[in-house]
Amino acid sequence: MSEKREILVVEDDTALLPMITYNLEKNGFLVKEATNGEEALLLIKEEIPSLAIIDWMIPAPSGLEVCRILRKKKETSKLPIIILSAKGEEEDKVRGLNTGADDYITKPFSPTELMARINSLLRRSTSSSEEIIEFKDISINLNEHKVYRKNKKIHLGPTEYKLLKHFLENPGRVYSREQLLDSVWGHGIYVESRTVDTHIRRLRKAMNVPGTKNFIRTVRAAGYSIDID
Amino acid sequence: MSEKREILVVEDDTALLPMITYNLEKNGFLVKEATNGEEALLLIKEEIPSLAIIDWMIPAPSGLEVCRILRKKKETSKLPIIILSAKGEEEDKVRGLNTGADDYITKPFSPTELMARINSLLRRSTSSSEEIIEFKDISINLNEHKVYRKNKKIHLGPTEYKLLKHFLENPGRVYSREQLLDSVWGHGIYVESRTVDTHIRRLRKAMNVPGTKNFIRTVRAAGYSIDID
DNA sequence: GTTAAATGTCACAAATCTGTAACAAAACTA
DNA sequence: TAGTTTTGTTACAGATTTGTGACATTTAAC
Repeated sequence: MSEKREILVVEDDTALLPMITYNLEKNGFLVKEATNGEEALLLIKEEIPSLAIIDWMIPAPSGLEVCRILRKKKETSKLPIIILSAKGEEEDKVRGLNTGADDYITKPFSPTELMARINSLLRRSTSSSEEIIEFKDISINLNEHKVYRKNKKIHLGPTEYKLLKHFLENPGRVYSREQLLDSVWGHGIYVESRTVDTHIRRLRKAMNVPGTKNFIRTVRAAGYSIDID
Repeated sequence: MSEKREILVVEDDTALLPMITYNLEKNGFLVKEATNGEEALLLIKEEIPSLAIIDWMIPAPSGLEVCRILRKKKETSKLPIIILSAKGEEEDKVRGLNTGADDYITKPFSPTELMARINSLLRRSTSSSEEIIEFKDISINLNEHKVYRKNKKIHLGPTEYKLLKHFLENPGRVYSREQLLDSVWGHGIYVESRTVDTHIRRLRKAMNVPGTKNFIRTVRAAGYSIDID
């Protein structure tokens, strides 16, 4: 599949963590690791993953607390979470308490089981009208507002994001600055047409991953377009 | 575009090919089959399909090479292409998309998945209305502001572009320098009428692809026109 | 309230285009 | 053919358009 899937694993057991990571990466996931709750929250603030696997017993804010915090924030309120717990620990409590976790797994568990749970959750969370635009080595996940080039994540400001999206909806088509102002900035909003240049510049810069070349063509006296050659 | 839904399948696996064909036909497509790259190119030259499904590992020119060749030709530069690959490595995928493939499917795949990808691509490719002016070996894509002669891309400055476009809108018609100044440069803009000569010269030069001859006729004491003979 | 991120403008540099003039070549005229 | 007119060709300086980095202001995040 062409879909970008990123998973955060929060686990303080230094023997278990690499194992989980290994299995996830083998299955094509991009993995971020944290060993305590604080670290986890930082990473999530930075970038919201597609799914989080959190151990119940971690230092600092516990898995449960992390869970609660995540649920409170709008951005992460729907983030699929899997809680890991040791057998005999407070299994029922985890399940019974309404922590907001979407699933929980009892240690020890098999890689197969883990993958099954993950896939199940992801299917559920992304099945609702997943929209991805791809063009050459660029891809945009419209649901998550994430942009990738050559499988590397790109951070774009809102305007650059809209610009790129607009270009990709008609690859190759040339848009004048006025047209772009109209469709990206919005009808009736007046800004200098040269502002477009600056944002084009920013978009180019942001998308400039090593090993790629400028993908926006400028058509003198006409405007800009995606380079489709 | 018409509702002619024709798909070319290039696959050397004699077990897989009939399966794909069967599924496509069941969905109302007209299927053409090829088992190697050469055959595929011949079929495409004969008749450009609405979409091509090409296996990565085929004899003669590989899937990617075929892809590249198709992208270079103007007639097929926008033909939607799906690459099939047995290796599921990320690297291959990137390479596939870089080469110009529009989508990429890893074997094994389900008929459902295949159909989903096909429909998605067809929807995309038929939605953008193309404005193209063609005359002999010259063609202008108005949306993309691109000019070709003998399938070679030509770079023109703004004035030359407008000049050419103006000529092609009435092939054969003779325009005086004054008329050209009026319609290409614009009403009320005063420049020496001999400026037209210079731009005609530049246009001729730019369009002078090897194996072609001067396509602008000068009509002494009257003006210029496209040569329609 | 402090920090950070995003936005719109501007000024200057770099790239490209344009109009002209001057001369060469070709076409026409007598 | 010589002379005249028209067009081809080239070079170049000035004009336009675009690239780029910096800055102040606004907006959002925490």
